[in-house]
Amino acid sequence: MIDKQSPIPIYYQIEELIHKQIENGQLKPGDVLPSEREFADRYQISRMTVRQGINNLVQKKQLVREKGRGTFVAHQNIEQPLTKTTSFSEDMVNRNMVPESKLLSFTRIKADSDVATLLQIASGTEVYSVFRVRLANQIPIATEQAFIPIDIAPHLSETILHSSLYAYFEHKLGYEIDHSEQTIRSVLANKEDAHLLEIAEGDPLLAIRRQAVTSSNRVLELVYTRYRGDRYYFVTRMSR
Amino acid sequence: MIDKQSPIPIYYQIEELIHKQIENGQLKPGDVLPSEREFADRYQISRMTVRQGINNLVQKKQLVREKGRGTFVAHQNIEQPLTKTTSFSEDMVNRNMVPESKLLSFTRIKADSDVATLLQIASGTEVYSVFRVRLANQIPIATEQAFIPIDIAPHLSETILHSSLYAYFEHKLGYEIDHSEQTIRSVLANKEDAHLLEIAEGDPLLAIRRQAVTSSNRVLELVYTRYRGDRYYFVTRMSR
DNA sequence: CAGTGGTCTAGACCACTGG
DNA sequence: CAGTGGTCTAGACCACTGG
Repeated sequence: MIDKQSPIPIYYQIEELIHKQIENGQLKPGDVLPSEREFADRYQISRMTVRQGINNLVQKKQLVREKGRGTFVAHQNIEQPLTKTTSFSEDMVNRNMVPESKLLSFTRIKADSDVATLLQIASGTEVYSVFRVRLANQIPIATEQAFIPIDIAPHLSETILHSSLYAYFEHKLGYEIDHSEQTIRSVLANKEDAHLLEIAEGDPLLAIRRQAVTSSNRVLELVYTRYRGDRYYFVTRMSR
Repeated sequence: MIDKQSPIPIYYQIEELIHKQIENGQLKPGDVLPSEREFADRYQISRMTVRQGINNLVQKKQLVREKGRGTFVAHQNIEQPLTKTTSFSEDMVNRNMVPESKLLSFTRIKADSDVATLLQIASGTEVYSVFRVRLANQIPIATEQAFIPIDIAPHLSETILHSSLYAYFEHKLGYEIDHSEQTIRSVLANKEDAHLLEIAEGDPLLAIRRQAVTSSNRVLELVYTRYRGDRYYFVTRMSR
């Protein structure tokens, strides 16, 4: 169960061991874990090593410590979805607009170091590159540059891109999108933006970088979207 | 500097010590920290104790470890996604920056219809109007126009504005901020923006409108913030 | 009271970075 | 090579919880 000779750190083995027991239901929310001393005893390792593994799970809010009582499996975070991750199409439909999409290029390229870092893959790995103009009510509203690791979706095609990519990820490939992280900036339209979005150079754009992340922490896609400042705004709700 | 007799844990004292040096600029982003062994030596404590303090700061993304090289002060841009409503000050502290504020005007005005609608009060009702420039590490980063209904905070003063308004709402007045709603746009700097933020007219700004809402659905304040596009971006995480 | 997590020590060996 | 963080040990004393 615990392999002291393994190059995998012992604290990490402990972490995985507990994590798996939570995942498969052997440990349920509210259950007490064996004490740190018992872990140490059972696996013949130091208590500090046990603590290191447990600490990481506490950090991830999977476990909760209670002084003098013990360590417990955390109850599910009832953090209600305040804002949800939506695809461009879903977003536009929400706004009562008709979404459309013009595919400008669909190729395979080697990820540069920025893209690789954000996709959490090795630099130089091949990825799909998808470049589109997005329209709402027939007006160009955004340019969109997406990068998708090839091993995520080996059979990605133009046909699939014309329907919903998120639906394809979720229903055909069985990925569970857990959340997305987005960085939102204000930038000025360059010549290409101006041309594609039918605006003037120097007009304001909302530049959003988004990573879609699965529950197992894989990044499914990285998308850079540049929205016309006069046609799009981003709305979000955050808890206190 | 480190008091071993104190009931405050030593690791926490180390944590605070480093944190303060980052805050007051003795340690700048990119700087190397003394090695763990040197900390241990200097304060006559165990290296594991030093590590515990440093670990916490790494967790908070204030420090970055590099194997074989050392421990460094994190660069400002390694900020964490905002899933929670934070004040400007809280936000800047999260980004390892020192927040400041310059009050430009503090008056009572009659709410126009836009402001009244967003504050959910009758048009013409008196509200506080607070206009400030917000700075981070002494660089102007945003202008902020806030409106607060007078009956929400009848005794609002300049003194209160200099400390945390959210803390005042929550701890002195007993309001419970439940969430905030924000609209994020991209706009161009006008003459006033350019002057106050020390940038050029036509530079990109991130314009954020925020309403802070209590659990009983009252709007505590309405804030329009215009952030320099080159100095600020908004990070958020959304569930699927 | 026995048991728990919280803190702390004084070592050790490892892989890694840089000169 | 000397120096760094990463991992690990085998103890110790503390305050706290519950019976």
